Amino acid sequence: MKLNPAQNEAVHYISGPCLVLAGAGSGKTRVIVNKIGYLIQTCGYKARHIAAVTFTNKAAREMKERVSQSIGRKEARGLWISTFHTLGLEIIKREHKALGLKPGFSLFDDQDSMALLKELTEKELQEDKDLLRALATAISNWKGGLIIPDRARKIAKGEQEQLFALLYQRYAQHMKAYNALDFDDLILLPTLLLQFNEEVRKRWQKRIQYLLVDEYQDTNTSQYELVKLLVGERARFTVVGDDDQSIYSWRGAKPQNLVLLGKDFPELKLIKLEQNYRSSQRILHAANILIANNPHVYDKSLFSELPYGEPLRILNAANEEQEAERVVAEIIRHKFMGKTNFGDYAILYRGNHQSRLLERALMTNRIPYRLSGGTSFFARAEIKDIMAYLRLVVNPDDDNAFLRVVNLPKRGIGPATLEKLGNFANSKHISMFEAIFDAGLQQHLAPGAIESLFKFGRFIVDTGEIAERGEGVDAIKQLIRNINYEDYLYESSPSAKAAEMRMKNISELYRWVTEMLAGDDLDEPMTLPEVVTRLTLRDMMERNNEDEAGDQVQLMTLHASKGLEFPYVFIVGMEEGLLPHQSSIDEDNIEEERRLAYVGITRAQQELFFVVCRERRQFGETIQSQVSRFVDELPQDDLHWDNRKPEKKTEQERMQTGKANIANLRAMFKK
DNA sequence: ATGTAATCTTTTTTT
DNA sequence: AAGATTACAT
Repeated sequence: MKLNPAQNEAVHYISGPCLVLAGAGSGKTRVIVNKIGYLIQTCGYKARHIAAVTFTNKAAREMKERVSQSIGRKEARGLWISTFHTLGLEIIKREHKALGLKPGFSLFDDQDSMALLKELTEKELQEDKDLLRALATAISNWKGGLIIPDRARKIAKGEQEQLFALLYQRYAQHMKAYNALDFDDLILLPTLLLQFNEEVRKRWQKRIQYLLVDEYQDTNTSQYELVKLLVGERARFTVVGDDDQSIYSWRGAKPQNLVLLGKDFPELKLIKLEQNYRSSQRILHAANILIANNPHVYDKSLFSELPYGEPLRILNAANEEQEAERVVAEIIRHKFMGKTNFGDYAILYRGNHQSRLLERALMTNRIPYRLSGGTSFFARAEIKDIMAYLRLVVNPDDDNAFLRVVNLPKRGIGPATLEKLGNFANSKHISMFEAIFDAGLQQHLAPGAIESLFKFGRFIVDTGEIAERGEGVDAIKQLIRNINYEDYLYESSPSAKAAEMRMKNISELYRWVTEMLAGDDLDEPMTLPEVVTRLTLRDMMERNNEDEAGDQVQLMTLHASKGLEFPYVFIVGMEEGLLPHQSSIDEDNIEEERRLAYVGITRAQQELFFVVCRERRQFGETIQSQVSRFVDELPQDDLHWDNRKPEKKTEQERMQTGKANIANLRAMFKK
């Protein structure tokens, strides 16, 4: 397929900063992929001087793959195609000295950070989970806004904010002591470093000569700052974005960055991609009408040359159980009529909890499905255990990892010992691991306890030495064997079957680590510390999910659906309070909810279904629900309502699905 | 240690 | 209301 004029222009404009406003389905990835090829093959850029940044590992992976296919593996070698966070990690790794970090620092995931915060705030916040969450968000916002603790303390208003700023400062100090970073640090640290260290900045500007940014509307303040610092005065970059698909402002994304870009770079070239190659005209028309209710800085009008297509259908259901059954029945019917595959269908929803009933209905009807999101592989206890061991081996100062594994399996190191060890470490301002080898510890602990700790410490050091010799595979193999993890699993699991499952997960993890240590034709070999941080970024997990995608109905949140497309799409729970979510209604922020609906609608290629419930249970109470205002905003001529009268058809439908017949009969007899 | 009973929490989106 | 977590009795 040839590029259209706008795409063509976007690919070939390289003499200055370039903003590509890419509507949904307008082929933006194609543009980026082609542009990278053009830069290398025609303009003489070296692959290693080009960086392309995305927001998800999946997108990065896909882009890497497509570039490789387009220009060949060899030519693509050395390209920097990664997420913002991975790029940040790369910079930190190479500049860790300038940042005052020891090599082998740990990467804390959300749970680790929360655990630390909880510990730090026992006095101030006690056990208030909401407050803790609020604190974590506040810290994340500060970091995303490039505000360091000192500054946060100066600008904090009100009692609570002042307290949060103080805790932010304390948190940062502890992270430093642990030699640990959190997700936000991966952006914040490189940005600060490049800001204040001219030499480092120059070096990176030389290294990255052309920068491409995907989903630019999702950048937050520090990410945009990082972009500016990387491109420097020469401003050779292309950013691709769509303000109508900005759905992450709640985590600090600033779609206004699209506007700021024009102010910061007056010579900015603006190119709009307005032809949609994905959806039927009817679907696109509906999406356009809906999103026209939002204010716009840049006007764009998407059009499609595909057929007009089927009407958008609205399915009614009495409650959420029927909603799920209705969707499943429709998929079965539709698949039978159209000879389609299960993989052609996607069911999208606002909140993760909505997946439960859908899953149940799919399962009872033997329909294969795949759920993206949900409980991650890395949330499993056994994976967290081994990961904690690896983190500790790589960075013994990581107290979180230490506490998780020090007595797992049981080594006779109980809570009392650990408390004393912790107090001692605190008083000397050293990590717990370091404290084990401190001579002063003898005054505080019994010889037996010290002996156990010492043995554990030696073991971690020894394993670390094996890894450092470059025998990472041996290190992990011996680790799992030496701690008798398999035995531990069989002892601690509720059944042998569960233990078997867990051990299989461990094997899976082992396989990934080994693969990453060895490298493949797309990725360089890594060292063990690199592997550990990468796995914490969930790189591997998403890669794995891709491989498994068979002929399955896709279930995911609207947020997770961004960037994907499906022939047939169901959006369930099209109700006030759910699709414009109640909290967004309360906060008067329905524009973002409208964009979310817009994202969902524009995922559909051929047919689109909405499902509406008349009532829904919430905290055990049944509440009446109303049709989402977004349905009212759609072009009514393009809608087709099924079951105009829900009550009457509802019983008929129950009969049809063969469910609840007995319940109905019983109800009749009672009357 | 293991299974059952009592109690608690949950429903916004995630790199 | 249901699922998850904790407590308690065995």
